[in-house]
Amino acid sequence: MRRSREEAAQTRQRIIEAASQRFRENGIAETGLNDLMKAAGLETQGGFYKHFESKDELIEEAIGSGVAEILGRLEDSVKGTSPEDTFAAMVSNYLSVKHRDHRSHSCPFSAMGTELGRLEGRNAKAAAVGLKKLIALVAAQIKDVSTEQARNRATAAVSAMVGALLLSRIADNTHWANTILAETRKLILSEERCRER
Amino acid sequence: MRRSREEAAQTRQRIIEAASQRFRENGIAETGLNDLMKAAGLETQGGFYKHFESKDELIEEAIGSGVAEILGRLEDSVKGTSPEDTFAAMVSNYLSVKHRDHRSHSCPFSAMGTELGRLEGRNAKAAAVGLKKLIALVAAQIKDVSTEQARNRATAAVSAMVGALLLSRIADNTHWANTILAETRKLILSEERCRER
DNA sequence: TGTACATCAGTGAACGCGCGTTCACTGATGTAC
DNA sequence: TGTACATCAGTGAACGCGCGTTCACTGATGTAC
Repeated sequence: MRRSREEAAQTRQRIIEAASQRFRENGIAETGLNDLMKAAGLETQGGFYKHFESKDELIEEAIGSGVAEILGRLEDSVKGTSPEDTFAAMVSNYLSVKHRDHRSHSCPFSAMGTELGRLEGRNAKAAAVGLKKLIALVAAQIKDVSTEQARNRATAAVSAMVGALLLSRIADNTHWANTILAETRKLILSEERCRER
Repeated sequence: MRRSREEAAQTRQRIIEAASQRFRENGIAETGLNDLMKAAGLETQGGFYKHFESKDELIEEAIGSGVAEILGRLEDSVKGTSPEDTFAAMVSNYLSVKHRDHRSHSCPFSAMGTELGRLEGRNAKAAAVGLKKLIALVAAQIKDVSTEQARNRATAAVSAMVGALLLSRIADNTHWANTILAETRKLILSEERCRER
């Protein structure tokens, strides 16, 4: 039963979104295509190859989708914030309990970063491009310094943010997990304040 | 052909070390028991269950082994350093190109942290206990502040260190990858200097 | 606008493969006397 | 110290299972006239 072009495009998008979420929730290697197709509303996994050449190609799309999602959320988080506060607002939004606890919609680097570091070819490229975009977005919030300085500080800030979210998910009690977020937030923001003097 | 108690204990240790390295290199899910047994010098995988109840039990041991390895290396890195410089020495050692490029012997949180955050039961506990030890070791290098302050600053420092190593492995050119390490080092160390004032 | 045919999204079953796990067996090690 | 027997580390083959991938088929959609 052939579907319309529009329906087919929607199916493809549903598969990518299901993959993007489940890869972050359970890991790339641990997520099977059968599960994904069911999550996308299809009966069987046979149709997968009408949309993608291989699981590898899906990984590329899923990384792009996950990065776009977190970039969009971070951009939204600073809307209505006065220009001098957007950096702090973005860092705080990233290092929030809500972000940590919703892994399937969280920053792909925090949710599957160690897997991303092992990818090769086009998938490695997709991860690197995504990381560049995340750093650029954070850099854009750092005012009154050169573009290069902003990029360098954003690089360190993103490292700390990704690490904190990752470790906060390993900590085995809520208080400790929240302390990791709070202390990393302090490190990033107090350093900015310090440099301002 | 039964082996002596001593030989059996050595075999068990070889399996743990092989697992500890390969889990960090290729991921836990991607590493098969057959590969591990071959790496430990055994012909077939059948003997595995003479040493471990399941792969799950091996994971617990491998985490402990990997954490012990990085703790030992970090301790060594500050030997012969004057007390006021051990924190900077330890951070610099962690954020080195050598550490990043030797994934199979690197900090388990940087090499398989996103998988560790998904573990349950005793394995989740092992990861959390390991993280606590790493933070405590770094905290011990921060002088002239209260124990609690040292722990809090070490918490943020370790977040940044783990995140930087992880992202440095995703960056797709050497210069950028090295910048991630250098800028994160700056963030951690300049903040300490800033607070000292 | 209507008809005839080609296309192809999704179904359902099957493929080979490697996974974690089990088990009968071997023969050197460990134990009891 | 020497002998008889129990133990068990490692072998090798097999188990069921789910993986990614393939393929013949169906029938609505898209295209050509």
